[in-house]
Amino acid sequence: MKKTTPIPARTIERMVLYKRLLIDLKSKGVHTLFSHQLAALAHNTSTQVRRDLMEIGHSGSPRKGYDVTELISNISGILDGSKERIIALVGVGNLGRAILSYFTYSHPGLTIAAAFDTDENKVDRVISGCRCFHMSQFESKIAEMHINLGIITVPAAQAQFVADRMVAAGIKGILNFAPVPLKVPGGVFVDRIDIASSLEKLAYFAELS
Amino acid sequence: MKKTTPIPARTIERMVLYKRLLIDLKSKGVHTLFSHQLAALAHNTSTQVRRDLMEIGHSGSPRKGYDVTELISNISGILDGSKERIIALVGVGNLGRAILSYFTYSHPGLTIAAAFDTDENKVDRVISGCRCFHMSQFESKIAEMHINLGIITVPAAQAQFVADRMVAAGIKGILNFAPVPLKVPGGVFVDRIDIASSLEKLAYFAELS
DNA sequence: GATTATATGTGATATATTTCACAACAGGAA
DNA sequence: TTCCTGTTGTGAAATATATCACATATAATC
Repeated sequence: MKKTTPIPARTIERMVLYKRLLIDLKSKGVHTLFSHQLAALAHNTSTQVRRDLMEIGHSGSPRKGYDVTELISNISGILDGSKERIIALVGVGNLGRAILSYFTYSHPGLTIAAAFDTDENKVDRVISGCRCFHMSQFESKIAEMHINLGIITVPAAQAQFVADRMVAAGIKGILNFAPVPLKVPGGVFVDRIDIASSLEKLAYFAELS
Repeated sequence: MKKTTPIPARTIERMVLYKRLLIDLKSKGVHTLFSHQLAALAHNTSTQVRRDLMEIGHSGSPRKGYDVTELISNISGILDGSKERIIALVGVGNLGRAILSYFTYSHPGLTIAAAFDTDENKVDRVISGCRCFHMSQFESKIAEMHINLGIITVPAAQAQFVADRMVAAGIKGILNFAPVPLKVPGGVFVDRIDIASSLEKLAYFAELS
């Protein structure tokens, strides 16, 4: 029996957080916890937590709460799908390098397998722990390494071009740091992280006080 | 009298995007446009655009559409509040430096005035175009420079401590790159950018195909 | 074993956000 | 001027998301 309704994006985001918090708790020797405890850590309500767990069909015990190990395993079962997730990063500028070095030193399950750029000074070297190739090798490396996710850290003007090549190469998910919306065909999921935009939003809402 | 209901966060996010797109259009000599044209660029619907503009009380003409200059000015009036927005960044690691260099070369209205770290090798130098101070000078520099927004790019373990100091120093908005939810008193706005989390979400939704 | 106190799981409800559908309108054409 | 076309502005409906409220369950205690 599978899930009939797809799990909402908001729920998935919280699930990722729960998983991280739970792994941390487990490492501290916590074996069991209540919805209101997880809620306090995740900074939301116990009802929200229970609703979310209901979404993935996880059950706890009214008096003992939830088993941490079992819950981690259930959440992971949802988040870590069937396929291996192998990532390519395009654009080895400041931000690209920062992300590379963030992910090279241990990040279980998420591996940036290759980086790409057009700058000859960066190509064919190991930068921030990741092998960097020229864009001319993009398609062949994607296929060879079974890469299915992409990170775009190129300037805005080139982002769509890179996205198009990613899509053509069969990549199914793109994380876009360039401050432009990308046009992709259905079946490809795009998420955007826009630092300048976040700061503007911040400025707006901070203004209130 | 202006807005009775606060403008929703989602609308503000789109507004930031509209503004950027419009400024770009203006520089290309476009003087007027229809809601469906802006929608195409922003990757949403004409109704959504009109609703958003209604939110800020902007009016267009049924047959001529919206005046680009006037619209930019109206959106800016909403987004750029009354106070100057001056930003401090704490944590001059890879990500911190990437953000600093991203913002030093031209970003109108958003200035990172100072960076802070505890590493003696970074302190009292100009890094990626921004002056870096020791954390011991944090409170005095915040006051002196009238800083009201903060960016946290320290490891998770130190994020709450930094946030507490920011709040105590009077900062009203925090952009948090550390993968932990921050606890702050009401009146302080926090936004989180969690790259690992975004990748996990990406992996989940890309899995579908 | 019965009682009790405290959590869970969830239908119902409330709120937030988006989309629909269409009346009102403005400019160009005849 | 009057008609026609294509767009705006927005009430109403639909959808998505979060919260409430409570019946149900279970471990600990007596």
